[in-house]
Amino acid sequence: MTIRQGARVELAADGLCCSSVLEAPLGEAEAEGLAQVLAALADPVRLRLLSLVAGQGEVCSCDLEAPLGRSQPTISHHTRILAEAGLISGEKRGKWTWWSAVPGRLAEVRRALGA
Amino acid sequence: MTIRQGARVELAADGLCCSSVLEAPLGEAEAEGLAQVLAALADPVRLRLLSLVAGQGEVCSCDLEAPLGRSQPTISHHTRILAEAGLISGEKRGKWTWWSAVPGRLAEVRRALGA
DNA sequence: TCCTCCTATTGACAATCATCGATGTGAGAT
DNA sequence: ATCTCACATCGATGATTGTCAATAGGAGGA
Repeated sequence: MTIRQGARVELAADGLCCSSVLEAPLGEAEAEGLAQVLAALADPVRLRLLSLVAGQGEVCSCDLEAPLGRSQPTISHHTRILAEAGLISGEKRGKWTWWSAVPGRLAEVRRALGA
Repeated sequence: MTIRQGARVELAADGLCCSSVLEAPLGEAEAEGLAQVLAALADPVRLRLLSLVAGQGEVCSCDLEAPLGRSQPTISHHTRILAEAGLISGEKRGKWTWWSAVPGRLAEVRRALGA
């Protein structure tokens, strides 16, 4: 994940487009895509990370180590996974990478989870 | 998971009660609980299993092997995980175990995932 | 230029997980 | 009692995952 200066990190986040879990039966491909996003959410550290980012608008990675109690490589690992799931996106400005929640992505997940 | 005859299988499903991911910051305990339920959902086979159960009202385990393309022990493994997450519940009648979606549980997850 | 700071990547390790074959269990049927 | 069927459990295995120390990359400042 090489981030150029000023470039938004918007990593391949598949649509989660049409059907939901309650519109049975869920297809294999749709299940695969939804499972991937849910796997990104299925970690307590990433849930709290997303919560922090969503609550503060913009957060740099260095401000996440202390509240989450994890090392810098681990934080980088988790931001990467959340970004790949389309849940957050990062912008590199100067030495810092600023992370923010992708608007509507969580709503997309909720919608895929049912009516 | 020993299921007695006629007894509903309702395995310890914590409340997911109050706060949501968007009400930052999410506490450690709440993140842990939510992550556990999301982990149960973060598998394509389990998503399709839940979809089948929700769509048909009541399904016995034997009717899941073919559409999901997994062995009987694997199906049993997945039903157990979904039941422990409070997403489905099983009732043993005769030789069969009938699974059905727990009403409102998925809505609880959606609510915990944001407004 | 060199130095410092922030972040991404690599490599390794322990833990967890999805899967299946083999076996155990318990209920109905003969 | 014995047989059969549906399901749970056990044991093993290959794959994935969360974590951190060490290292690399890249930007700003002196």
